[in-house]
Amino acid sequence: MDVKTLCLGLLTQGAASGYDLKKRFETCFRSFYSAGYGSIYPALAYLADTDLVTCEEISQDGRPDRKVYRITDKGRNYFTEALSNHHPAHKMRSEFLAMVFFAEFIPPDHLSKLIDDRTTELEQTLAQLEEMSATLAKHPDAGVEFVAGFGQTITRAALEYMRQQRHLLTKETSAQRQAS
Amino acid sequence: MDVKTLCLGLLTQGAASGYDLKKRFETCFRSFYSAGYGSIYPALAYLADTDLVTCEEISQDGRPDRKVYRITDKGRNYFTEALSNHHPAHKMRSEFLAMVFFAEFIPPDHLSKLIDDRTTELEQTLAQLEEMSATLAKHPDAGVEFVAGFGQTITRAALEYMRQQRHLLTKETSAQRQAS
DNA sequence: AGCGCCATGTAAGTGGTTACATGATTGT
DNA sequence: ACAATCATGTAACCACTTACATGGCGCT
Repeated sequence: MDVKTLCLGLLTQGAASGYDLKKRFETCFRSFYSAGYGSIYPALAYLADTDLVTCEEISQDGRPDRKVYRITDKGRNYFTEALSNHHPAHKMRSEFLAMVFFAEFIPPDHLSKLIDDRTTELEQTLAQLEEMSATLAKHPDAGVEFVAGFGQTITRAALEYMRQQRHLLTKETSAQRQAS
Repeated sequence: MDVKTLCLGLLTQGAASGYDLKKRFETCFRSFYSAGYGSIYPALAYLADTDLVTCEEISQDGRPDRKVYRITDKGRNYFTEALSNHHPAHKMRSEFLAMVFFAEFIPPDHLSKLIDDRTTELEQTLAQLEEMSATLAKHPDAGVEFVAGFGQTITRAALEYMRQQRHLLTKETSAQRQAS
């Protein structure tokens, strides 16, 4: 499941520009997939080339032209076909966990910062997922609901674990505890 | 944090061959990182070239030669340096969640299979993590313990959510419920 | 004055996957 | 007999990332 296919999928939920799609990736897929412009724009160009989407150029005053992409019937068929045959992989590379695995090689203050930063990221992800769940009341969709709920469950579990178990990594001396 | 650096890190825990390292990846890193021979062997060749590891060839009867790699002082320094400066990224691409997001486009029986397969994978991961925690009693290490615990927490949360919320996706008819 | 948002793209580079190539040993 | 395990590697390919290129608008 490459960015091409996912763009096609997102376009089943309504027409969008490359810029819009990036935002949809960031909101809808934030907890499990990411894509940059460098993969989205070429993907859209390819999809338009193969008639899976159409492209409408809209000139705006004072802004660059907007290219709005719409999925075609061919595209919708292709997407359904792709989903029906594909066997998903779960590829994850958490450099955060990889580093923590080797915690004894990391200076304590740097390690603390890593944990704080990751915690903040998780909090932001959670906030975004909750927002997504809130808007679901208007546009109910079982798949989206499942995924949003899944993200929230996992993210909450991760946050709770980090808060409760961080002491395993940052064994403060009593002097440090008094200073803080 | 590429495979090169992670190989170097694993070698801080003891000498190993490429084959051994793959196994360590599969056990220690299973829940958050993966690497195949196609990246491990070239990584080791590079590390040996740059004197971050040494390589000892051991001929065995009836088996291919074994190449045992050991980290050097230079390697250890390099690794510590790398960890101290690196800011980790959390890159995850779950094709499973991406597909489920578009559940309405997937035939019900295929969808059920996806969920079952993912559940099995999670169960296997959990079993492996519990095994890892068990062996930790002998070789205590704060980082490893934190990561193993983290994996278990997340994996359990994921399994529980999948069991409780799968009905959102597979709305069985009463006929299907009676048949099963 | 400067930052962030809107908006699109390309080119070079990176890093990892997949398929191929080889082959004995051990267990079922 | 057949599968799994042990054991190493290469070459072609692929998908994505990063850096670059451009530029006006609106807010503070």
